[in-house]
Amino acid sequence: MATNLFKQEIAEALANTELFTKEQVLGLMTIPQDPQHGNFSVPCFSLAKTLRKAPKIIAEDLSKQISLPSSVSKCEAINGYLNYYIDPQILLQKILSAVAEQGEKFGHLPSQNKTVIIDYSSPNIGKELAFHHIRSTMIGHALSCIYQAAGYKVIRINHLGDWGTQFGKLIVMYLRAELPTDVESLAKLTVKELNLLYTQFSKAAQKKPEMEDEAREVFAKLEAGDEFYRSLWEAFKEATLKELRRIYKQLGVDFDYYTGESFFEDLIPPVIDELKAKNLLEVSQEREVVMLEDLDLPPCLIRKSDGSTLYATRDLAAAIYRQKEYAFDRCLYVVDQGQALHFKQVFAVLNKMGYAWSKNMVHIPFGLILHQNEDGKWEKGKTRTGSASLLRDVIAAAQEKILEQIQEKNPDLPDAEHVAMQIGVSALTFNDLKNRRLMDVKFDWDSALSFEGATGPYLQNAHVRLCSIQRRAGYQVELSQVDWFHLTDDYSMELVRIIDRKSTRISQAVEHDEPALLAQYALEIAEAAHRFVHHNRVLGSAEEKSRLFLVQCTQIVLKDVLTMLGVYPIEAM
RNA sequence: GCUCCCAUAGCUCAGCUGGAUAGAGCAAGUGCCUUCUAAGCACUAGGCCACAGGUUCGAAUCCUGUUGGGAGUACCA
Repeated sequence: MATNLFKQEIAEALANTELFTKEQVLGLMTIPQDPQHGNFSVPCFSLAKTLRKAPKIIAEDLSKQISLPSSVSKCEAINGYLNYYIDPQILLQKILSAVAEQGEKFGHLPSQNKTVIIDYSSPNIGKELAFHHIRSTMIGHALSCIYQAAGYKVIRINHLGDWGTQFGKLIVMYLRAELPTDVESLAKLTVKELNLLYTQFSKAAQKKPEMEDEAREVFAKLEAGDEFYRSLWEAFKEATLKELRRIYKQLGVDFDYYTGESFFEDLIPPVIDELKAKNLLEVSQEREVVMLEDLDLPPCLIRKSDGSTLYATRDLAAAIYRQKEYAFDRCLYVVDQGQALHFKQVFAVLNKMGYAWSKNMVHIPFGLILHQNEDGKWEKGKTRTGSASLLRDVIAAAQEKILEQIQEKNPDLPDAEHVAMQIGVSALTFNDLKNRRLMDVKFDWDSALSFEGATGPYLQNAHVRLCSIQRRAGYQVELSQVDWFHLTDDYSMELVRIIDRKSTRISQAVEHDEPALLAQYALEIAEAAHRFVHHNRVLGSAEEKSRLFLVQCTQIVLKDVLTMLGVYPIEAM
């Protein structure tokens, strides 16, 4: 980050006045939002009291006294601020030569020697991915890329919901429907059919509540090792994974491990023993629980009255396993905010067990996907009642709509279907990431499939235009061929100022575990790039080489940022 | 009841660790394609930053309270 060098120089020069220490200046210094106010700015208000003078006067006096580092072309006092203007050519040279040297790694942070586990997506086996699953999946994916760029070792885990009472329900309904249970039929199962069984179960259980008990019994047997139930469970799992892998491939998402809840089955008894040994386990209302009254939390349920385990039990086992296996420095759970209490309880139990590392476990909550009902009110969609849209349907619809637009705008585009998928998926992904994750996402088909303005396609189009210019140029510009003076116009300078913020934005995104900060940054780059390309003719101009160089640099930066966000950096559309 | 989240233009949202005239997109109105992708650019219009206090030289931003909306709250995940 070139910015730091300039900051240091300015701070040192200001510290010579002995009114500030270098550290104070660095703390006060900001980057003005309006370029008119220079590259760096030091507010002098804090000196008003000690010097008993108006900030405006102080700034004016200072601007006359101080010596300027060679990189600063001028320093002006305006409204109590000391505004520093960096020599444009030095600024350009420092920033763009760094991009040219470091390529896509420009703005990445040095290795932190830390391991972070990110647990995301984590859908339930036997159910289709609903549209809302895109949230955990893409927020988690973006975070894992961002952490990587910030110098962390990242372990991506898909903690599949492949265990629990739900399988009791599925099996009960499967057998009630008298579906075939031979090996070949089981191998042909699809998620679609399984999903249907869920819906049927919910409906049937409303009339016959005893089915719920039946499901619990079946799961208890499955957990106890019943072979027949086990074979059904395995078939259900395989059928679901097949479809999951297909969708993850479209989304461009990958995991290091698919360790579902069932993986921890054998690790649960030792955890329960450990809880007993540490005198944390109590029996209350026939259930085994860990009381958390001292923390003003409801008890954490460890084992149901029929002896089977719960979500929390498996999360405890998983956490302990992960710490042992990966010695993580941080473990993120990208799960909707509705489960905040659950994670508070799990982390609290781990803490009571004496695991100091429980403080490194973080729940990364996010808002819901809301659907509009007939009265125009936004409410939570439910897979069970079928009011939620399926992710694959939304992707397909987006792809289809984009394909229409391609046929209209660029009928000769090769591989149009694939590109349409990449644009459609990116549009959905970006729509999900562009706002702060805790905000609820109001989903309706019209706005989800509208691709104007601040959308995925807008970003991709900026990248495409930068690629197109390079393609037509047919050559690469080297650093030595650039005349910095040719890039001192407002559009170029604005673009470079934005490029320089990459590392700051990455660290901010990590600090807040907030992909939206990077998403907004992507918009800033794309906006400035569109403006630059529109106003500054590259090929055939007197400034061709220098401008082409800026195009190259911008494209590299934009590509990396888009990739981190899960937006496909396509080269033609 | 208790806990957490949200409140900024007609709609959907940005606004970094407090700083200079509060910004986008959509919707409305108007220009710009014989020149690198118009999925774009330029412009007009649109605001009591929910309300009330407090901290501060300075608050959309921090603190407290109020109101409105959402989520969660022991044998689902």
